[in-house]
Amino acid sequence: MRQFWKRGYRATSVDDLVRATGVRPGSLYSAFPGGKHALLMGSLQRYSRLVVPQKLGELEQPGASVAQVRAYFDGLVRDLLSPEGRQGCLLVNSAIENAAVDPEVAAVVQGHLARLERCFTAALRTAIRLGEIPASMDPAARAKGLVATSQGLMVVGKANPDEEVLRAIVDNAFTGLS
Amino acid sequence: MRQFWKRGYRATSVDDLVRATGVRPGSLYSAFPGGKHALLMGSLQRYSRLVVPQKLGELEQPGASVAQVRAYFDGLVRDLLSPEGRQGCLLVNSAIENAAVDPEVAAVVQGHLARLERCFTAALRTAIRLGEIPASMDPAARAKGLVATSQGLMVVGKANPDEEVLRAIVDNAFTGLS
DNA sequence: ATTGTTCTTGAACGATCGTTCGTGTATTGT
DNA sequence: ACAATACACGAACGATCGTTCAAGAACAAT
Repeated sequence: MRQFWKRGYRATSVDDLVRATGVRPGSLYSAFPGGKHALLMGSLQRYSRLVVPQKLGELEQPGASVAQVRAYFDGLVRDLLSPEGRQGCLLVNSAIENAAVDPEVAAVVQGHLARLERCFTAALRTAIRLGEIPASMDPAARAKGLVATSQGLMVVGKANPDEEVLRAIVDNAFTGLS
Repeated sequence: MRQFWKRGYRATSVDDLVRATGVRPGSLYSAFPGGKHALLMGSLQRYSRLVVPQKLGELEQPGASVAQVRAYFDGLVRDLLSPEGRQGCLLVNSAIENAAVDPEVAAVVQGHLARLERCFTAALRTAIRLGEIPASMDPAARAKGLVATSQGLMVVGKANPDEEVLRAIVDNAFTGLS
């Protein structure tokens, strides 16, 4: 997973995976009958179940509101600014590299985006219920916008990991939510 | 350029380029002394000078205002929904695939994002001057947000080219700019 | 027409790609 | 202790990777 995350699918060779895991080719192929592609799918699954929940944090819990959304975005920026942060998000990377030519990957990525949108929508709804933001706001629409912004943040961060720029993007995304 | 655009850098072999251009390996390498990598850089340059201006359209002209920004985003959505649109934007694809490990690519992508931001900022400024939007808005900040949204749109479009979703993202990005 | 120059060609290189499989080594059950 | 089973190993496969280069064709100038 870490290899695919860092280098991408085509750029990581099976030999890289052997070196990273310490598992020899024969064993790798008996454990993942689909070969390299199956290893990618397994990595995406593992990423979704281990890394994503950690990044989402409290945002995925029932009581989450605007503060938790903000915390998620702040974490995103912090990650992108760290040295190893340039690897970005495995799911976003896979979306760009493979989704257009690999329906299996596209499905997983779609699921991830849907999960993000659900979190945002729920948080905005409770924010309205708590009176933190005006009830005139459309949570579903705004959530889609936040999803796009989070993905865009990743692209911008890859090419230009500048704190000021990333913070400005996040701040802008939160205008009207306070 | 079209090959790199459609398949990405690592996924296109030199043989693919030979087949696509009709130019034999020997001639390719004498025309591009840097080999495959030089061909990518040349493609990025060609993309910036030919494809990008066409996509930006009137947005890059002096008098551009909110309407031209909107037209750009609408064009983006239209492209993403077309069958060949799933290839997305060569510069975004390269940002995700190569920018983190290839400084030359990162520089070109950075230049592109800066160009986008400049267009948006200028358009928002003239919109304020024309009274189309309130003078209280910060054009620079909002422009950065629009850049992120445009990049995010590309990622979402790759995995889930759904018209309703994409339109919602654009509409959301334009709240407050009428 | 002939020479000198430029450009094109396609075969071939070593390296690495993803994958397989026969062999050897633990592990398990009795 | 021994047989049966499952697992791990790494050498090796054909294919393809990016790249080079000697040889030939096309062109230009005299």
